Amino acid sequence: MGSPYGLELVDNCVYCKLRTDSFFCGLPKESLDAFEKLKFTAAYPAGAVLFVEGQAPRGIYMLCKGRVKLSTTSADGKTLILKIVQPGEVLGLHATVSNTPYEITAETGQPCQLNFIKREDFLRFLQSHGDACLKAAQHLSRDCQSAYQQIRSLGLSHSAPERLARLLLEWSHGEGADEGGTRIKVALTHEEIAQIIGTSRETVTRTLADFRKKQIAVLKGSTLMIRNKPALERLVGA
Amino acid sequence: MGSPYGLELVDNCVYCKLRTDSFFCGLPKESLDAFEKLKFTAAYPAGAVLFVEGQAPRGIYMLCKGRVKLSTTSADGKTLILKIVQPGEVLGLHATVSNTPYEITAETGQPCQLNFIKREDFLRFLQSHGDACLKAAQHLSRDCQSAYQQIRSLGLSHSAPERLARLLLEWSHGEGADEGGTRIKVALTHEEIAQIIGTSRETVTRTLADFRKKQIAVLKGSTLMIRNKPALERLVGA
DNA sequence: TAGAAACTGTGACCCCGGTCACCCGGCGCT
DNA sequence: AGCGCCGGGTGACCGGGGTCACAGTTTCTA
Repeated sequence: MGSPYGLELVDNCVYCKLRTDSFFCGLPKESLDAFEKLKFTAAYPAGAVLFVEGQAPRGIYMLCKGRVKLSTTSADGKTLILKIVQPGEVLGLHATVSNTPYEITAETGQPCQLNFIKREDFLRFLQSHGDACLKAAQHLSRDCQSAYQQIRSLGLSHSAPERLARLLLEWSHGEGADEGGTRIKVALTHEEIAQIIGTSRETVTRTLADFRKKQIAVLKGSTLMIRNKPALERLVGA
Repeated sequence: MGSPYGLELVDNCVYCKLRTDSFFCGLPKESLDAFEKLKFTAAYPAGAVLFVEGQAPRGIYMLCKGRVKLSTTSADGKTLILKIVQPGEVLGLHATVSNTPYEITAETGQPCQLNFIKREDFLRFLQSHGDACLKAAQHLSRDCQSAYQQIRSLGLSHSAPERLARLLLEWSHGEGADEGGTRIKVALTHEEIAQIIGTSRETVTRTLADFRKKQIAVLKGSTLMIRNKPALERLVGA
């Protein structure tokens, strides 16, 4: 196989180190072996589209390496980003489980490795492995939660600075701070940030400039530096 | 038991007519009998609060009769309604499955009958009944879908008339039309409609007045009359 | 390494809709 | 009857932020 798109492939789920903290975490070896037999591993370049909203579900994708962008687009071309998916998560689960069209679009943001499992295979797998089915339910409930989060953010925090502040805080979650603040890597353009919080690119630029002026946070290149977390928390009204 | 709060109680799930088209639809009798043993049936008056966001999950509620309002509230008192739940649906599933706090608040909108199942009992039930677990996953995936719907509506349709139009269309789904339009019962105040589409009460009033003037739709009392569906569809840009 | 393409930064304009203020009509109370 | 309360209807105001336009900068690509 080599290293397509500059990726080192992981080729066995049983020994994958993600196993400890992700979807199949804690599954008995037996279930994992069954899973292993069904999967198709593939590598994708940056910018590849895995599925598009409206398509009939083909199956699930499990992300091993890279980042995937989940988004939805309106008839007039506006795009909203729902989530940036991290390795260990599963894509297309709801559509596959309920056999309804994918309602979101998944696009790789960088070279990625994914395992694909066909719909029928996956459903059969869930039916015969109760423990995996429970995991799937848990995964779905986490998806629901993050969706509800976003609904709160879009529906209740009407001002753009507030929503941006909320996003920055979310990113800073679980990151260590040194003197001078929290340093975070974000590989997103202003445009994409705008699409996450439902505003325009210009507003993101302006608001970030404002945050910089007020010494709250500085985004330079792909490094975000949070200098005054309490100020952010005050902005979101918590 | 009699008829508390003016309700005729349904007391056996096996013979409940909801069975054909809701959560436990198609479950084998055996699973249903097991379910039957775990449930606690209770009746609630209008305005009762079943659970509040932030509480640790106690278990799931399955709605037999009545309507339940799911909402979330921000620190500064603004409320957003996520969903009006119909009989046959299950409440509190994600919190219970993933053992995280309820992230929404559930309040009865009218006298209701619900079956409650304790968290541990329910989880054990799912573990031993793979078919029910799959149903639960399907239910969760439907919740996700409706959440994504709402995200689209809040994040992509920036104008209030557009969001209102989308809501009316959603309500008219699957309702029969006679000459003169589709007639729908809605037991919501303008205030509540505003909280669903994330706008202010005044804007709802004004927009409805506008729809009336343009012969698009008329809301009088609790009866909504949709006169010009294509116009609504044009408004949402479909 | 030039040129293109994508991204960032900023000013000007202006419209949507949030907010406040007030009135009206219906309904339950005492 | 009189009163309070809730829901609906409407005018006036004004500020946030969407949109357009363009300049400057960084990053791909040939």
